[in-house]
This record gives sequence, C-alpha cells and structure tokens, in this order.
Amino acid sequence: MDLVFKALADESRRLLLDRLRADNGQTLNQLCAGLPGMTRQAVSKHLVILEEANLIAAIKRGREKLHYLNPVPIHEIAERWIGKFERSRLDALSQLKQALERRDE
Amino acid sequence: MDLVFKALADESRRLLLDRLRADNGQTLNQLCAGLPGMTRQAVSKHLVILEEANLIAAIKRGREKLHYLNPVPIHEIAERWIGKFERSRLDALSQLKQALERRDE
DNA sequence: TTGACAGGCAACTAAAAGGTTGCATATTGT
DNA sequence: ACAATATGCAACCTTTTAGTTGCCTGTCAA
Repeated sequence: MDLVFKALADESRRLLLDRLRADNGQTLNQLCAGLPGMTRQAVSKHLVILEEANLIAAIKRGREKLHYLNPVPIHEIAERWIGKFERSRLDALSQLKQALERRDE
Repeated sequence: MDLVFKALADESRRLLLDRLRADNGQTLNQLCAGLPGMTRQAVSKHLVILEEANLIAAIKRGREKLHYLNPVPIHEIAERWIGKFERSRLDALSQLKQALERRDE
C-alpha cells in the first residue's frame, strides 16, 4: 500500500491517471501529449511507477503499449484506509472544535 | 490537495495519524513513543508537514503542544478525488479485463 | 529492405526528502 | 530562583526522486 500512496504523491502521475480515466488504453506517446514540457522518458518513468503500484496495467500490441487503469488499489485505499478515518470522523471533528474553544481559557 | 497527498506518502506520518485517531490530543513527546528509533526532531518535522497539509491542528497549552486530528482533508480526498475514480470503477475494470483477454489474439 | 515510428535502457544531474546533532527558548514544579 | 521538562531552530548529511540526454531495439509500411 505504501507504493500506492507514493505513486499518488506526484501531481503528474495523478494527471496521468485522470487522462486514462477519461480515455482508457492509451499509448505512451498519447499520454505524453497530456504532459507538455516533459520528455517521453520522464513520462515513461512515471508510468513504470504507476505499474509497480498496480494502478495501471500495460499491454503490448505490436510496437505500441496500451495502458489501462486498474481501479482496484484506489478502491482498497478508500475502503481499508480512508474508511477507518471516516468512521471516527465526526468524533475527531468535535474534539478538535472543543480543543479550539478551550484555547483561550 | 497536493500537500495532503505528499503528506500521506510517508509511512511514519500515516502512523502518526493512526496514533492520533486512537488517542487524540497528544503531545510531541507522547507521539515520539509511537515512533521508536527516531529522534524527537524527526517526529517534529513530520508533524509540521502534517500541519501544513492541514491534516492535524496543534494547540499550545503551557509548555506543551497538543495535536488534534483534522478529518476534513481526508474526507475531501475521499469525496472529490477518489469519488471520481469510483464512479468509473466498474467501467475501467471491464475494459481492463477485455484488454487482457484480447492479449493473445 | 530500409526508413520512420514506438518504445526501452543507462548514466548523469539537480533538487527535495528524511534524518541527525547541537544549541536556544519557554514553562513548570520545588 | 533554578533545575528539569517540552519544544523550537538551524546547519548539516545522505538517499531518493524527478528529470534530462544519448543511444539501442523492435515493428510496421512503402
């Protein structure tokens, strides 16, 4: 799960995921168009990181490589990790409020 | 939002959030106990990063500083960011499946 | 079959991240 | 008042990360 969080920490990589969500199965060169002012190799490295985090799956078709979004890891983070914070969310909020009010006692 | 993702990218910081979720309003020294083999200053730096991402709020009480979880940013990420991927989740999944099946045509 | 196109690999650089040590400052209990 | 406690600040070091350039390999189409 650490790999997923690390992968999501970069704006360019989140943008790549956005692009794939809008239009799944794109090639490296297509994805490069979404990241102007960055070399193909840089984008390629980002894609490798996303693959290693299992956030995308790549399939070679002839001389090109198609990239597909894998929604599973994001879903797991939502369920397992964010979920537990959501469960105690209102609690934490009221504790924070009370602490802020007690501030100038 | 970038600050939040960056803050969440580190295991130690996620652990600190976990600790606060279990026991809100802890001091720096208390939190240090949860990160053995790391100096107080290192933990302090992590807390600053979490504060800057608005994931926690710190309140000075005398010579100590109490740290409270702020559940809002995590909630926003769940709603605004993860939400949009969840909406196209099953779509992406079936597209991925189909692409994998087409692989050895 | 050869040139153009899609992508991979490796070495290198610059900047950011994570951590440490040492010292300074403020608060509290005796 | 003063020693102990709780935290802050700054300089420094090391590793990781993001990006580049240059070159190599495989595939397709004329």
